[in-house]
Amino acid sequence: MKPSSASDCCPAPKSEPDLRPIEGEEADEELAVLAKAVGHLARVQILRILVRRTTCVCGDIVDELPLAQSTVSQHLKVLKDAGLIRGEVDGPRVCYCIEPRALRRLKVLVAGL
Amino acid sequence: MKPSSASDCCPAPKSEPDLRPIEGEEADEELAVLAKAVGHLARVQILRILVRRTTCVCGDIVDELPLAQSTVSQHLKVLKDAGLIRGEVDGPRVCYCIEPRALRRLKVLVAGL
DNA sequence: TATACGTATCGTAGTATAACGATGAAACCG
DNA sequence: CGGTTTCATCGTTATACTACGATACGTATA
Repeated sequence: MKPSSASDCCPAPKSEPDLRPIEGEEADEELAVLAKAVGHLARVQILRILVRRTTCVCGDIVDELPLAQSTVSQHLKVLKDAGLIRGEVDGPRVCYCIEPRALRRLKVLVAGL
Repeated sequence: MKPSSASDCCPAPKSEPDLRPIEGEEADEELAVLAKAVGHLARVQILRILVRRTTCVCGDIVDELPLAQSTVSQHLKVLKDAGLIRGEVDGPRVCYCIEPRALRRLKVLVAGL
């Protein structure tokens, strides 16, 4: 097992202000996309796993869920397409981590309701 | 047009503390259900309409969306099933309003990510 | 180079969602 | 009573989602 350059892919939270509007058609669409991505138990659990560990998680996500590898991979893709997570290739494996900016955006949009 | 007893169905925010856990299997499931309900543009827009007006909205929701009446009715049902809104029958129409408790719950769960 | 490992992608089947028009049911108005 | 308004439900069609096994692909290790 390699040390893995996991620390590379998890960006520091970087609290640069988010200037995007919190209302309007575009914000609505954004919220819908983000919420839809979160709208599945498996994906909520994946997010929880990634949030809990500040470091990146390589693949062991599959072991924590009662789902086939291909299914988990699909859920990861959904989250990635929504921008909520990022996957960094690290040798033979892939390291996933939260995209803090998107998660913060989701929180802001929901809080704005 | 009747005065409508709209004020009856919109409960005061009532900030009684929410003792439900913010994590764990049950919370995850709850978040998934709520997020799924929000995960559609039309439903986000409906929520926005209901939040904006503190008073209940009787049916004019259909006029504000570019969707057929039956489609809007379905979306309302989804939101109602998720517990996010409530529909009070008021004579021939139905008054919809936010269920503050559920909305607050959603905010707490998302913020807890 | 061959083998093993970790993931992604493909193909598929079953189920759910979204949209609409048409129809129904309940409450009001004439 | 008969018609109108308001909303829900039904039936249908098209599309999307979820899950799985099988397979392909890239990277390390023997």
